[in-house]
Amino acid sequence: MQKETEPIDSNLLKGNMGTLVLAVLKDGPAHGYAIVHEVRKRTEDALHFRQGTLYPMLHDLEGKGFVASEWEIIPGEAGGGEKTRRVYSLTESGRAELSRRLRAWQRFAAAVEKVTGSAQELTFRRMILRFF
Amino acid sequence: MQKETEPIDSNLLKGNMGTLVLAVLKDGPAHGYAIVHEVRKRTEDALHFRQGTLYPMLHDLEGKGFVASEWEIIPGEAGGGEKTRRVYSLTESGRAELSRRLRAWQRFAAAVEKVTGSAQELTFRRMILRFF
DNA sequence: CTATTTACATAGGAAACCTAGGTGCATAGG
DNA sequence: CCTATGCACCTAGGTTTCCTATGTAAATAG
Repeated sequence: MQKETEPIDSNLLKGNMGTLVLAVLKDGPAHGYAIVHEVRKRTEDALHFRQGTLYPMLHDLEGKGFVASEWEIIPGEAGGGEKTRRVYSLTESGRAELSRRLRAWQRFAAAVEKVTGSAQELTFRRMILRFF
Repeated sequence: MQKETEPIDSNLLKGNMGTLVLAVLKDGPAHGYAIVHEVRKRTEDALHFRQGTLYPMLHDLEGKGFVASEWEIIPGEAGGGEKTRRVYSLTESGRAELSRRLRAWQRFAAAVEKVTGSAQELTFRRMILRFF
């Protein structure tokens, strides 16, 4: 019940949400609701997408050809009503777009580090410690 | 005359511009025009602020008490007209705000790495190579 | 003497998020 | 039984934060 970390200011997310969606889909198809939970899980609740933002974003990514969707039919109990959900998967074009965006993110993060300077070394050290 | 690296998509900057301004001022007072050039210099032209964004941003940071400004008078040649420019410096409150924002940035960057996953290892390796 | 650079500023627009609301079915708890 | 919560989709309207375009004015370069 305790929230160890307060949620991250959503302004920082601007411009990156689509990239994160593509990154999640890189590891396999998923429907919108599942993407929301996957991001929360991967970031231990630090980041979470709003449905009101995510669904239009998915439609947009599909419009640009970066993802493709299919309606999956989930059969109800014997004879019962079925439910549907929309499953998205990364296209070839989306895969290329993801690479581009990851490179752009890396360049941007590096630029921030350069400007913020000495405070940055701490970040690097922290990352290295997490990896080795 | 050659541009080695194309400029970074300004959408990625969203939410971070104020932080970068505070970071530059941490290293000493500066006027608006100089801040623009300092950021371009530190990032080797990858990032640059637009004047139409920077000046309102500085006014905003001053309104919030994170920076303070003084009009500096630059004397013209003997007997000539003087010019003025507005020099900003970081306040105590601004220093604290900068720490908060740098921590927020680190948390956000870490969250992005977690979501983008394996592609991230490349990033780390690249950063490490740059440092050692 | 004209163009560029330095240095400040405002106004209006676009992009990308947010909140608030709505639909419908399934399942759990009282 | 029936109400609340969770799953799963969606739209509309608002806010933040950047952008472009434009303007002023003095100094310097060509």
